[in-house]
Amino acid sequence: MKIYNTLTGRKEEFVPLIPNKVKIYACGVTVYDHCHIGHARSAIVFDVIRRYMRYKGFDVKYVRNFTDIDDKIINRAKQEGITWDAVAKKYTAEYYKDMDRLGVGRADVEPKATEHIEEIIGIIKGLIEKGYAYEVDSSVYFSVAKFPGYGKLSKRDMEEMTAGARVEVDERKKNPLDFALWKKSKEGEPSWESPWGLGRPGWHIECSAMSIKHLGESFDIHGGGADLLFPHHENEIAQSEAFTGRPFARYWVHNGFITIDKEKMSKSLGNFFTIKEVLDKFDPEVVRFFLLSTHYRSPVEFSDEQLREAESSIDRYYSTIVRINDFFEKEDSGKEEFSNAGEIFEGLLLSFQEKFKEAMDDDFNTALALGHIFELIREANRFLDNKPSGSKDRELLLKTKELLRETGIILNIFGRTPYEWYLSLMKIRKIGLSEKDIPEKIRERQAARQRKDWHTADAIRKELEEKGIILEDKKDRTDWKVKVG
RNA sequence: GGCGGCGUACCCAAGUGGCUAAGGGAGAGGUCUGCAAAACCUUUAUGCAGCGGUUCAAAUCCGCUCGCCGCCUCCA
Repeated sequence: MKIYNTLTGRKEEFVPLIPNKVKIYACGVTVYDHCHIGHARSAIVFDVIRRYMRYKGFDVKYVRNFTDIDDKIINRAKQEGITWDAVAKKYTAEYYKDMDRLGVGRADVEPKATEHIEEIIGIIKGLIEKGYAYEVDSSVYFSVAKFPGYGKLSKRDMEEMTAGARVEVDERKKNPLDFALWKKSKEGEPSWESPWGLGRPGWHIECSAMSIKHLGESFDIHGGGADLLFPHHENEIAQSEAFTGRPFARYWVHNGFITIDKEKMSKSLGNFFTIKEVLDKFDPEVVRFFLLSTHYRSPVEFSDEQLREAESSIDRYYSTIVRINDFFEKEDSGKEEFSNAGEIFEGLLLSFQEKFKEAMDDDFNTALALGHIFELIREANRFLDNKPSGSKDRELLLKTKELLRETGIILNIFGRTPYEWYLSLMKIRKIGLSEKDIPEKIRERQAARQRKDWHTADAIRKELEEKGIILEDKKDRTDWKVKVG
């Protein structure tokens, strides 16, 4: 398995520190507001990485943190007129609501910064003792100049950074690039006791404390959005390696941004959509599929049009499942041998799983993996067109369904029945018909068709179509589905 | 200014040295159908921003040019 490592700038063969075990730390969110679709991307990417690692047989320990104390939370509390911890609690709950809907699983450990104050203080003390940090006026800073590898992740030269620094120069810092490990708290702000007086942790130190505590001093994969690369991850490396004297994370994995009109989606530009807004218009599976249909490191341009295309793709999957299910309703002809088409299809089926794994093994290429899935879907449809019948043919189609489900589980898509999919679409599309109205209309139309009253039959079809319901006439019955696209 | 990335059909998107450049969406034509829908078939890139170079061989490597974006400040 190959993973692109930001630290080395190339794809590398993945070798875990401990055979068969993978330890992953992904930077979570600061719980001060609703999550936008960019947060969803990061969460989904690492959810898939974790699922695939598990599928490969690794014993995975996945840690994803919550930053529950920070300036933004404090400001938000003032705005909303509630306490800072109430803000954290509220938006943690909202986060879970969003992630549950998107099919993002819980991490094995979900630590919070405020639950690791003791560990944080321990590391800061250690850094001061080792000469990597200094106290100024009850705050503690990390001395970047003392750490020789500073800049190795973001490929930055310290001198250049200092020269072009846009950072406000804090006179108390020895070097403008030094960053706060511990911040003295102002009157009325949340604070914790420390050897340097009342204060709270800086942003970067919590991730070092939590990852070291839950995964050890060295672990396999550390990830997050590409915007965390600098300074967050760079600082994490500096303080962690300075403290432990050992290499920190081995593989650094960063997901790309979501853009709108080619520009990065961000709070400050105001060009963002919250997960909730998007899920009002699209099924969660559509969002997930859409985000996985581009490689995780590439930017994704977000638009309703693209989501609609994703919806059509998923519908193609469910339509095929309906066809396969219809096939199983038919009687087994008892024929023992393959049909001609069966032999061809079997070959493709046998190679599918390998191709899927090959794609995922190559730096989690979900876009290519989805391509293989749709190739299988096309071949399955082609096979079905060739009127399969015998028990061997049945086995093939059963295997097809199994493989699609198995690969679907890894991406956490294609997990529902077609009926559930259509019901969900009905809700989202706000189609003003109940599941009972439709069969009623279908019965009416069937009666008309029987007396060859095509005019009435077509009128009913048209009436339903205008409401977004498509009727499909089959040999012995009429099925319905929701119009997509 | 420094560092990094991107530019593949009408749209989205894989592919980073070698079979006919995946897959999805959209359009056109066809098969099937009472009519449809779905599905399938055919079709839409002798070409991968442009120019030059390396090579038996390049979308893929190198150089230059053009265009777009990101990071360098909180940010997934």
